[in-house]
Formats: sequence, C-alpha cells, structure tokens
Amino acid sequence: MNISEVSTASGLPAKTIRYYEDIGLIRPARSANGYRAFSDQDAHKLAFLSRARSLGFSIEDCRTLLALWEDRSRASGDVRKLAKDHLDEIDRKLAELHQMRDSLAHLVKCCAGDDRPDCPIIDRLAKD
Amino acid sequence: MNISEVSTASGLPAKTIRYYEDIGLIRPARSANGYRAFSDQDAHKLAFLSRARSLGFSIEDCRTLLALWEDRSRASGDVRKLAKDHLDEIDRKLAELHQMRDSLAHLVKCCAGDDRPDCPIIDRLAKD
DNA sequence: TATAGGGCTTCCCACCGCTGGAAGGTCAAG
DNA sequence: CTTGACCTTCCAGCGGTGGGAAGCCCTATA
Repeated sequence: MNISEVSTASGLPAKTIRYYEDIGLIRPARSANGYRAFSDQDAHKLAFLSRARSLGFSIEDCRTLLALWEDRSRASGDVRKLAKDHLDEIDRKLAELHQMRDSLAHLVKCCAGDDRPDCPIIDRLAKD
Repeated sequence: MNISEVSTASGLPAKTIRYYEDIGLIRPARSANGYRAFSDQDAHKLAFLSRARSLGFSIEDCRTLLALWEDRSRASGDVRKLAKDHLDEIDRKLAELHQMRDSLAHLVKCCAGDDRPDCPIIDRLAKD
C-alpha cells in the first residue's frame, strides 16, 4: 500500500503519517523506488492511532497505547489508568471551558450590542 | 514600574509581557538603563489582557478588544459580535470535549482494570 | 518515444502562545 | 569590591500538523 491508500483508509493526512514515522510511531518498509510500502499491520496501527487521537490522547499516550496493544501480557489496569488520567484531564478542561462559557454567556447577554459605546463586556475586562 | 512589578500586578509572567511587547500589544517606555518603564496605563492594559486571555480570547481578539476599549466611539455591537463568535467557538469545543469524555468514561467504566490483558479500551481502539 | 499528469520523496518554514535557557548588563546591600 | 537579584537580548523548542518548493517515479496517451 502506498501512502495515499493508508491515508484514505485511516483518515489521517499523508503529512501526518510521515510525521508519525518521523517520531517512530510506525516503521513502514520501503519499496525499491523509495516509496513507503505499508503492510496491513501498518494500516491497522494507523487506524488505531487515528481513533486514539480522536479520543484526545496525546502522541506520547498513543505510543504507550500502541505498546500495550502489542503486549499480549499487558495488564488492563495499565490501560485503564492511562485512560482514567486522560479522562480526568478532559474533565479539568471541561470545567475550565464551562467556567469561561458561563462568564462569557452572561456578558454577551448583558451587552446591548447596538451603536452605543457602553458595553459590559469591555467594562468587565477593564474593571475600572 | 519595572517588569516584575507589573508582572505581579497583572498576574502575567515577565516572559509573556515581553512577548506582548514584541507583537505590539503594548509599547512601554524605556528607562535610561534600558529597562522597560511601565506606566499605569500599561499596567491597566496588561490586566485587561490577562482577563481577556483568561476568558479564552485569542491574542488577535485581544488586540481588537484593546482597540475597542480605547475607542470611545466604539459600537458595543462590535464587541458583542466578537464575544459571541468566541462563545460559539467555545460551545463547539465543549461539545467536542463532551463527546470525547462520554466515550472515554464509558470505556473506563467497562474496563476491569486488573492484571488480565482483556481490555475494552484497547478493543475499541483496535476495533478488530 | 516523448510528454504530460499525478503521486511520491525530502526539506524547511509557519502556526499559537508562550517557556526555557544562555550570555551579559545594572543595581542595591553589605 | 563582591554578591546576588534583577534586567536585557537572542535563540530554540513545545505539539501536531499544514503549506510549499524542488525533484524523482510511474502510468497513460499521442
């Protein structure tokens, strides 16, 4: 398989796939002409990576997850811990974003949004 | 005021303040010794920036907000639009994060997290 | 067989918003 | 006179791509 094929199959841009090789997440073979030659296993890995990334795992987490995937004697506890830590991090970000959203929504609601200069949003930022 | 003083006052790291000068958000004067000499107005601007950033506005949005703040003939509608667009963006991110969180929470809940290798998290990522 | 087009390669730069560190000038206290 | 805290500039790097240049390779058509 050439890169465009695994790209379509995995949903990852070719650029991203080359980057993943650069940082050692995958090691596709090379054809005689220098083109990357992806095996089915490479394609599976890329699909795995694509799904892990879409769940928000960092590249380093993905590296660990790949290793755990390939380790048949893994402990599911290790996977769970990684996922739980990530979940906690997401919850932290969610709380932060919610906080932002509520403040902002309140300000937007209070602002007349007309031609006059008076603006509670600016006032809040300036806090004068 | 030297940089450490406005840093403490605004809650922004000195590095960040220098960066803000670099990109033209503030233009503090200079003392004879080459040190930045911040006026009260500079300090106000930095506090404004700090609050705007903590509401998640991008640097470019902050630049616009600063200009609107200083424009006494501004239309509050312009401020409101900026804030509303940002709010919509936050809502988009919140939805995306919620989606991640729910998928991940489900998987974490389903995983035994013990010494055995069977793991629904890995299974989902591998989708074999 | 020549040529046109697409796909592939490597390489380097840009993005955002800082952050760290090195190398060196300045200032106030002891 | 030295120490140490503060300030300066500059350069590099983070994550995770994306854009684009320069150049090779492959296939199809004229």
